[in-house]
Amino acid sequence: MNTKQKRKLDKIDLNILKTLQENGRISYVDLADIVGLSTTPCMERVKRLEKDGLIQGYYARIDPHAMGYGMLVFVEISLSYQSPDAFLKFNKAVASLPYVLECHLVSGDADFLIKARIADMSEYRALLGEMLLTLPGVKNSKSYIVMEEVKESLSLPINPSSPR
Amino acid sequence: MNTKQKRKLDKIDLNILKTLQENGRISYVDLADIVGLSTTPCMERVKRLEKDGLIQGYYARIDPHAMGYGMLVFVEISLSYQSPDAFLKFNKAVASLPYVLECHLVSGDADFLIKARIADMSEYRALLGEMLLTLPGVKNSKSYIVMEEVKESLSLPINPSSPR
DNA sequence: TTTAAATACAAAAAAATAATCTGTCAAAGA
DNA sequence: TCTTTGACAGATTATTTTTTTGTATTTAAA
Repeated sequence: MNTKQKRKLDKIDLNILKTLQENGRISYVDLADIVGLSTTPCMERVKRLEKDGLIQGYYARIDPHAMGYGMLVFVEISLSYQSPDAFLKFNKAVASLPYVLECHLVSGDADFLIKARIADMSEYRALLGEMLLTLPGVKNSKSYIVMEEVKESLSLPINPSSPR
Repeated sequence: MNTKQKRKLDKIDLNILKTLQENGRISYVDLADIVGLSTTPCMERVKRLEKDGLIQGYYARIDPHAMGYGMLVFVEISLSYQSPDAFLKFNKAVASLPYVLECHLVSGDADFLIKARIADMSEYRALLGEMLLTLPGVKNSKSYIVMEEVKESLSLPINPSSPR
């Protein structure tokens, strides 16, 4: 059981989260200014938010196209037999594929939804082939090839003035 | 036409991108140490990578569940008539919905794939209802409710020793 | 109620880092 | 060869981070 006493987040905490979510490299001085604290308590709050797992990390977003990943694709995978073992194996195998940015177990007839960035069609074929050949129990797959990325954000709506 | 001279990325640049992608708040001192430069040229490279758009921003990842977003859902939307106007309107409307983290125009019969984080079933119904009622030309939708997030990463595979 | 302990904060000081400046070296082109 | 350019390291200054100290407020115990 988790007996860790989790403090409730106040407006200042939410404001910190909201700000860092949109500018992960802001200085504590500026952050403190925004949330209306001096730097010391502001930094203490950030450290606590990190320790408590509310802040899970800081990341630079790199342009995928400039990195040679011109193709974004979502793949839906159905497993034919649904033993827990097959699921575990599938999970592990997928987690180790670097092209696979996301993998989710979704409702319905035990499907996975996968998001992958690859260079082009040939890499797409390799990815599909590898996965379909390597992973056991795959019944069929359906792909959604992205033609236009309308929106891609990581920012959750956080409203400091009305905590949920 | 874009006549901007884009320098080719060398191993050091790729190493910088790879490092910042995984630790967006690292200091220039430590970053310079990792990539084998002194701080000045290292910082100059980072600034250039930012200016050239290869680094698109820095973000803290906030725990969605702690923020009250316990539910992750993918929604597939089909538009019935495919006038450019309907597409534009749909794009704009979707982009302004804060719950919608991603929206992609995917191949097939002109579908959109949407990723949204919401609190619970009632918010899910509100989201679907709002979208289906508000947005014109929506034919039908299909939802994938995420039961388990196997993997969710933002990090592209970057290999400094073999540039693509 | 009073005291003690804990918490949150600000301000000051010390340590570390960011940003700027200067000069050197090497490569490319005239 | 000479000049220009670009990338770099080292030194310097400005700023930020981190630590320390002290105060006010709250909470719990005496």
